[in-house]
Amino acid sequence: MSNVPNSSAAPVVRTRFAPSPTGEMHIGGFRTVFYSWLLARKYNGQFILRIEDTDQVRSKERVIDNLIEGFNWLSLNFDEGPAISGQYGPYYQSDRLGIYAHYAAQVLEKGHVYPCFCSEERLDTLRQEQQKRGLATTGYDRKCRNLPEKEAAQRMADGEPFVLRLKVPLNGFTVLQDALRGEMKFNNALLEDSVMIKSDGYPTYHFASIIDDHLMKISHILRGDDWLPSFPLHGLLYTYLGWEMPVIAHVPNVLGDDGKKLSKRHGAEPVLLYKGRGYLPEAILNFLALLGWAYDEQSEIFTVDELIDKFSLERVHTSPAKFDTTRLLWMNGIYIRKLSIEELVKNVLPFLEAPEADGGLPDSVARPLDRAYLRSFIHLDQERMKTFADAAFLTAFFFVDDLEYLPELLIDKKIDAAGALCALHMAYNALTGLATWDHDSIEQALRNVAAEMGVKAGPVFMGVRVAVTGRKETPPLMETMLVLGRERCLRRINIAIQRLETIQVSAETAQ
RNA sequence: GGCGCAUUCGUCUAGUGGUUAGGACGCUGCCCUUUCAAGGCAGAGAUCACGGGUUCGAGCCCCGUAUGCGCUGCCA
Repeated sequence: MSNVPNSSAAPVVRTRFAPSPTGEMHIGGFRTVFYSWLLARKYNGQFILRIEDTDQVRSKERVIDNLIEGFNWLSLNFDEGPAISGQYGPYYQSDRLGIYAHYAAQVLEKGHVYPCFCSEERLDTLRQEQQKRGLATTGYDRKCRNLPEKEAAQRMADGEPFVLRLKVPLNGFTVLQDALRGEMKFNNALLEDSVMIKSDGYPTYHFASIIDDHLMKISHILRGDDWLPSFPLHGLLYTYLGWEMPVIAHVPNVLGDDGKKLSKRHGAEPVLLYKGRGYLPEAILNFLALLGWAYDEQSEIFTVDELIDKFSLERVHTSPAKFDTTRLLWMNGIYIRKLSIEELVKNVLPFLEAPEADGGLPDSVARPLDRAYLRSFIHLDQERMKTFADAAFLTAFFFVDDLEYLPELLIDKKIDAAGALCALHMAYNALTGLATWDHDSIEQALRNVAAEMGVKAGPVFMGVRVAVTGRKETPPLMETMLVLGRERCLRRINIAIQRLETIQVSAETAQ
């Protein structure tokens, strides 16, 4: 970086998402990432993807496809990262080993870090003993901290395995700024000589992330507040390296229903799972944004652009929030209702065409579906859907040939079996004789039936509704019948009449 | 055990020393209405975790306590 003329201008905002490839990205951690993205976009900065694959044992293959797919679904883009390139790469930490080695040598020379030759077995038994004795302070006993320089150098040269530990101050305080909480004071006496470089030569998170954040010119770091305990370690590292610390905000974790941190092990679900469940990305984002952040007293529905405009770190909470699925459902419904018919059809189609076992329409319905037909009625279900996964159940009777339902449903509470049967008969005749099959004609015909029978229209409507759809809850009757067409309606009413008759017969014989 | 963070209706939250503690989800009732939704209206629901201070006055400031969560690895 050369001396740019506008060096006095506000520094570029660069934020990052730095996952370890040990599993899928889940919804809990994602909220924090979203805030990072918002920040970068708000200030026209950059959002960087960096893969922290420094755990050779646990890191899976270099699969970031799934991760990228999740971000794509939500329309969140990276400016730099693996497979995207960028001038601050490489973006896999395992490709940056040389860089870490360089800085490790530097801090080793300065004496901020020391080699430790203790075996994992020794550390294990040490920990066990400390626990057994109920010691106030646990952790590494600093056995190797004061090894004579010569001896340490000799053992390293001899090829004895070692790790590099941070030589933390034994007293005093480390004072740091958290963007959300302000000044934080940590007692150095309580700190540990944490491992910076493992015996396999790989850095730990503490070491690698700080070097990369600096080299990649990250300006704001947002991370879970489970990192708070190691915050002083990082502060120390920055001073040892002689670097300025970026703005760091420890954002509270998202909690599950039980109040425990959402994690891979604990109820956290991959973001993409919500796609499969029929949620809209806009709804997820809007909902997540409000989990730990609020703009004002009453605003709740924000487009992504509005969030970019209005988001600010100052209004991010320090207290954790529970992930309330019910509220998400409500918000998803709001976004579904905003969709155009074309968008609705597009979204709903894959859910309807899915196999029955996966929640799609009955397998008896031929695929692919008739798009034009779907388009003709899907608006009737738009305000009844909380997720697209509801569509199959809601629309089944528009597609299926044979309705399955309990004949008892045909008898409304406000009418008896005989009345219900009579109404269906009369409705059948009236509808057959209709000059035109339109909304008002159908309604008038059915109202006439009720009038002739001397009953209210409700029970008549309900009988026809069940006959024609097999359900008691449906979109408005006339609109539904219009979609189904006269022929199908009459056939279904006819079948309903037969079913009612068999009930009556069996009821009579039972007497 | 040690250390840290947090604490306003069941849930998400507004609130930055003086408010009848506001909104939303959910819940209940009513309206609309051919059912269900959606929408509208109304209601129940918070002694602001508890106890001390500071102050004329505290949800807001300070100190304790309790509870919850997190960290306490050659994982991140």
